[in-house]
Amino acid sequence: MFGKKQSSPSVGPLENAVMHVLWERGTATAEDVRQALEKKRKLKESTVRTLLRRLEEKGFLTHDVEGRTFIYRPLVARQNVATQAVRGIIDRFCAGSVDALLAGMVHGELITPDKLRELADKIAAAERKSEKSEKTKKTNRSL
Amino acid sequence: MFGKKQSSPSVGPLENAVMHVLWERGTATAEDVRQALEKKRKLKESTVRTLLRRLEEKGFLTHDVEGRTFIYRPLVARQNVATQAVRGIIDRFCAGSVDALLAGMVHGELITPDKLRELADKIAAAERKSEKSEKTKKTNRSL
DNA sequence: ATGTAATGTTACTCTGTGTAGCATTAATCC
DNA sequence: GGATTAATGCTACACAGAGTAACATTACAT
Repeated sequence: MFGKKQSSPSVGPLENAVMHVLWERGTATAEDVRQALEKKRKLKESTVRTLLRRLEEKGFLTHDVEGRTFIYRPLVARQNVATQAVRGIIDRFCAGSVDALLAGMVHGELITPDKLRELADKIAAAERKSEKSEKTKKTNRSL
Repeated sequence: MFGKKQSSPSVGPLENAVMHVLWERGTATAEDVRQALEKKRKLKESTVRTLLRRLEEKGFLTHDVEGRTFIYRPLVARQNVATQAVRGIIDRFCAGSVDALLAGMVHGELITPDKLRELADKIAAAERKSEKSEKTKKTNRSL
C-alpha cells in the first residue's frame, strides 16, 4: 500500500535526444542515431547502443531485426511522453488540478487565454475528425 | 558553448513533499515539517533540515530567523514550479510548441476541448481582473 | 554554569545517466 | 574454408543527485 512506484521511468537529456532522432526519422540504426547526434555530442557507437538498449528496457522504443541489423523505432509518441510528464507535474504540484496548471501557464506567459481558446477550437475540430477513423480502426498512427 | 545547463534544479519526490508542506502552511519550522510528513515517512529531524537546506540552496524557499528558530517559507509558488516544469517539457518533447503539448493533453484525456475553452474564458476573466491591481502594485501574492 | 534546544557540518548509500571497452557472433570476400 | 569485417552482447566505471542521518557546536534560559 505504500510504494506507489509509478514514477514514469524518466528519460535523461541525452536519452531524450536519442528519442528525438527516432521521432524525427521514424526508424534508425544505432549508427544513424550516432551520426544524427554527432553535431551536438561525439559519442562512441557503444554509448549510443547503450542508450538505445536502456530506452528499450524502459519501454520507449523497440527494434526490428533487418538482416543482422537492429532497426529502432519509437514505441511512444512524443506527445504521449509529454502528456505523461505533465500528468506527473499536475499530481506533484497542482494537487491533481489541471485547471491550476493551465492557470499557472497563462500566468507564466507560456500561453495567452486567447491562444488557449483558439487552440481549444482547433483541437476540438481535429479530435472530432479523427474520431471517425478511430471508431473503425484502433490506429497506432501519430506514433 | 556546450553545457546548456539550465535544467531547472529539479526537486525530488521527497523534497517536493517538503515544499508541499510549506505551500500548505505558508511557513513552518523544521519540526513542523517533520511532523507534517510523519504520516507518510518517518524522518529524523536532521534529515528534514538537510532537505530544507538543499531546497533553500536551490532557491525554492528561504527562512527568517525568529529568535533562535528558523522559520521556513516558500520562495516560489507551486504554479511557478509547475509552469517551469512544463516549459521544460515543451522544450524537450514538443520542440517548443505549446500547441503540440496542449493537443497531446487533450488526446491523452488530461482535459477535454470543452473544458479547455471554459478554462480559457475563466482564466481570461481572472487575468483581466488582476491586471488592474497588478498595474499599481507589483504584488508577490499568489506565492 | 549547565542543560537543552536549536543550528552547523559532514558523510554514507543508492540509483540513474553518461560513457565506453572488450567479447562474441555472423556475414562476406578471396 | 579461413580471414576480415561489421554487427550485437555483456560488463564496468565515474559522477551527480536524492535520501538518510550522526555528531559537533552554539546560545538561550534559569
